[in-house]
Amino acid sequence: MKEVDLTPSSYIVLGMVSAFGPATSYNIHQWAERSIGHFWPFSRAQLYADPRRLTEAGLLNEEQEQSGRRRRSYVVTEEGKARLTAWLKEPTLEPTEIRDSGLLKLYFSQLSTKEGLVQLAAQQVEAHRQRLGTYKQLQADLGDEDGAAFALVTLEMGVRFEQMAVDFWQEVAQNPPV
Amino acid sequence: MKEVDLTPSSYIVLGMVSAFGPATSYNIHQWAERSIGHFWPFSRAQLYADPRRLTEAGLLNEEQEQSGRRRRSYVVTEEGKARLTAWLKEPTLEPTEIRDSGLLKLYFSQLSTKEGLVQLAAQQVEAHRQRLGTYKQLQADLGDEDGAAFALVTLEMGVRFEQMAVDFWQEVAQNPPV
DNA sequence: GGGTACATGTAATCAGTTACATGATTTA
DNA sequence: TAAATCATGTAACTGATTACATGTACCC
Repeated sequence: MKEVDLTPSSYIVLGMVSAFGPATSYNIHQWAERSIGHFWPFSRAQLYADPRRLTEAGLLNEEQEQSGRRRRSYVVTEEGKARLTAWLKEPTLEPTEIRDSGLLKLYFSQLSTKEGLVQLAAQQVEAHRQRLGTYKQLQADLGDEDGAAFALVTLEMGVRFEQMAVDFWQEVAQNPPV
Repeated sequence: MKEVDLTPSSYIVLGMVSAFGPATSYNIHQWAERSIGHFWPFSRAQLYADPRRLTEAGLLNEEQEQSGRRRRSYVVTEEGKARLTAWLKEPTLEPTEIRDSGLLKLYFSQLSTKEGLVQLAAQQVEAHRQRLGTYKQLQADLGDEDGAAFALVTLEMGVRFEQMAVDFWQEVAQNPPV
């Protein structure tokens, strides 16, 4: 069995199945959407391709219903679990990416007008505020549940980021460069 | 001339050429690498594909040297400039993406050990600290140059993010969940 | 029993990366 | 003048998205 390279989405699939038990692609999609998908979204179709690849690589086992919807359910194999924990242990080399169209626009705002920039900043304030609200709601919802500790810390990073972004854009709006 | 959809990297190309004048793909790559590429990296090869597409769409004009390296240089057309300023003005709908393998690992750390998590957090502190240093150096370097105002604000966001990340991971290391 | 939302999957396409290949310039 | 580095480009691959297609369950 040769070691295939795993992409981030592969690890998400592997992780979700390992953490929450047997799952269909649809399940994984729903779980991801309400958690790390807020930071790192990817399409549902990807969650059909990845499990297939992982199954071929021997990291998941697939089981298809014989009747009804004939849906495919995945469970992690020993090797899959080993691969996942190895990843968790190994140092994280890839730097964080912050993909933000607003920031791109800010960088190129020398080609815009002062009013345009102020408007951009105001919109960004609003957008990040809204996101902050969503996250705080999520925090409140998760607070009840058992075993949500890790989801909550992860979410905390999101809250801090959004708070920082709100402050940042507010300052840009109030004090646009040049 | 039909309106092609533009990807973020297209706007970067369009923006760089508009802001800094005629450029080869290589030029664009270098500029991008030292600025927004810190947040949103993409491969050099992409910067060969994009200008070609933009040229076909009438947003750039290409000019190839007749001797020596026969390199292709691009300038923005009126239509390209119009397209760019339209983008700068329109509201930014896409939410910010924070792609961070460390965060993924944090989320799945229930599958790891407490020691593993503390180690992860410590490594992340170190990585973000280093990045923070890089950004501060860049700030100092840019401080001298004229017309760096917009690059500086953009960078400021990076500084704040890294500072936030350092604090966050430090707290995780000191007080890991469960 | 007809509509609406939920659930499941595939095919076609395209963006984006890696790897390869090579020419030009500088420097030891 | 050989080595190293800078510069330029393309081809092949694959990751990832959009669009399509359809089935099942619920609810009015």
